Amino acid sequence: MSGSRGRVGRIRQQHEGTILKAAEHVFARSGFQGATMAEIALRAGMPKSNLHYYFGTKVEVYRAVLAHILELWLAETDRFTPDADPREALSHYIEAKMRLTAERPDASRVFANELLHGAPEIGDYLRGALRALVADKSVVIRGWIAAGRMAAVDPEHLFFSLWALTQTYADFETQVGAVLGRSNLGPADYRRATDHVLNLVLRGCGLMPPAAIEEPPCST
Amino acid sequence: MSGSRGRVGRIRQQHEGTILKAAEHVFARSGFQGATMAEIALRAGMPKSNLHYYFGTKVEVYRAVLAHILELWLAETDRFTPDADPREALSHYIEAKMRLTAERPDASRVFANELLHGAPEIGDYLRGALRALVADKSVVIRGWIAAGRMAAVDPEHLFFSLWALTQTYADFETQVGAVLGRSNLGPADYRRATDHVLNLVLRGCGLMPPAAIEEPPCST
DNA sequence: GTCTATAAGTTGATAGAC
DNA sequence: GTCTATCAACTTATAGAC
Repeated sequence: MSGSRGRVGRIRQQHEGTILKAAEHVFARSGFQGATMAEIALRAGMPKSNLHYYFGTKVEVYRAVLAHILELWLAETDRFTPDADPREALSHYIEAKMRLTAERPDASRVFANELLHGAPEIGDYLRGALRALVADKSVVIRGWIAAGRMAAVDPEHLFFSLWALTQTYADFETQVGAVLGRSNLGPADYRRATDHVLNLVLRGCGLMPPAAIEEPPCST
Repeated sequence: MSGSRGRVGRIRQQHEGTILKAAEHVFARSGFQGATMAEIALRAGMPKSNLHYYFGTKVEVYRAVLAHILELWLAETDRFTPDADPREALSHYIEAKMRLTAERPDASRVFANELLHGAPEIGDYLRGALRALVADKSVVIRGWIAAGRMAAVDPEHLFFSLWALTQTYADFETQVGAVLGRSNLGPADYRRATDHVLNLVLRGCGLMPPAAIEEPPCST
C-alpha cells in the first residue's frame, strides 16, 4: 500500500479496461469518426486527458478495442475436424456465434462498422489469420461433402452466410426490432432466432430431414 | 434558350442528381459523420457552396440519398402472393436482391450504416412501411406452410435471413474479398454467391430435394 | 446560379499545475 | 497519476461579389 511501485500497472490495467469498455459502446453507436474522446471519457467517468495519458491517440483506443474483439472472434472453439459429425459441428458453431452476438452486440457492431468502411485497421487480420482459418475449415467441409456426409455447399460462402445470419441480429437490431414491433431484442427473440438459423442452415446443408413437408410416397 | 424560365429546374434536377450520386459514394465509404461536404463537392465537380445552395445542409443531402435508396428497396417486385409458387417467389426475390446488391453496393452500404447507427433518419420507414410489408408477406408465407407447400420456417426471420445473406456481399465486401483472396468482387463471384444463397435457402425451406446426399433406402 | 472568403463551432491533442 | 485550461486544425454553413 505504501510501496510506490506495486505489481506493474495494476491500476493502469483496471483503468484501461474501464476506458475500453466505454469506448466499445461509443464506437458501436457512432463509428470511429462519429465517436468523440469527450463522450468516451464521460462514459468512462474521467476527464479526456486521462484517455490520452493511457492510450495516446484516438486511433490507439480504437485499435485496442478492435484487438479485444478479434480475440473474442478467434476464441470460438470450432469443431470442424474431419472425424466430427457435420451436423454437430455446424450446430455448435451457430449456437456459439449467436450467443456471442447476443452477449456482445457492441463488439459485433464495431467490427461491422470497421468492415463497412473498408477495414483500414484490420485488413491484415482478414487477409491473414481469418483467410487461413477459413481455408483450413473449408478443406474439412469439402471432405465431408466428398464422403456424402452433407449436401454440396460452397464452404467459403457457407461461412459468409453463417456470419451474416448471426451477426445481423446485432448489427441491424434496429431493423429487426422495428419489424417485430419492439425497441430491442430480448432473450426470447434470440432463442427464436437461433432456432430459425439452425433449421435453415442444417436443412440447407442436407443435415436435417425436410420435415413439415408432406412425405412423398416412396414409389412414384 | 433565351427564356429566363424553362421547364421548372431542368438544370437543378441534373445537378441534384450529380450531387446525390457523389454523396452516395462518399457516405458509403465514410458514413454520415465521416463524410465531408468538401469531399462530396470535389467528387461532384463543384464548389461546396453549391451543395448548400441545392440542399441547404449536410443532413438534407443525406436524407435525399436515403430517400433515393428506399425507393430502390421498395421497387423490388415481389411475387409473394397466395397462389404463387413458393419456390419461384423465393428464387425471384433472392435473385432480385442479389442483383441490386451487385449493381448498387454503395446504396446497400449507406443503408447498412444508417441501421448500424440506430436508424436515426429512417426509423419511421422501418416501423411503418417496412413492417407492414413484412407483416403482409408473412401471412402469405404462413399460408404456404399451412398448406404443406414449404417447410415450417418463421416468415419474419426468413426475411431477416434473406436480407443478411444478400447484402453481406456489399456491406462486408472487404471481408469476403479478403477471404477469397481478391481486392473486390466481380461478376463471377456474384454468380457463385447467388447460386449458393439460392441452394441454401431453397433447400432450407424444403423447396429442393436434398441432392448430393446418399439416398436412404425407402424402408428402414 | 456560381464562386471566393470567412465566420462560428467542434474536436483531438497537449501544457503545466497539483 | 490526475485534472483544468487552452491550442491548432478541421468542418459546416453563410455572406456577398460576380
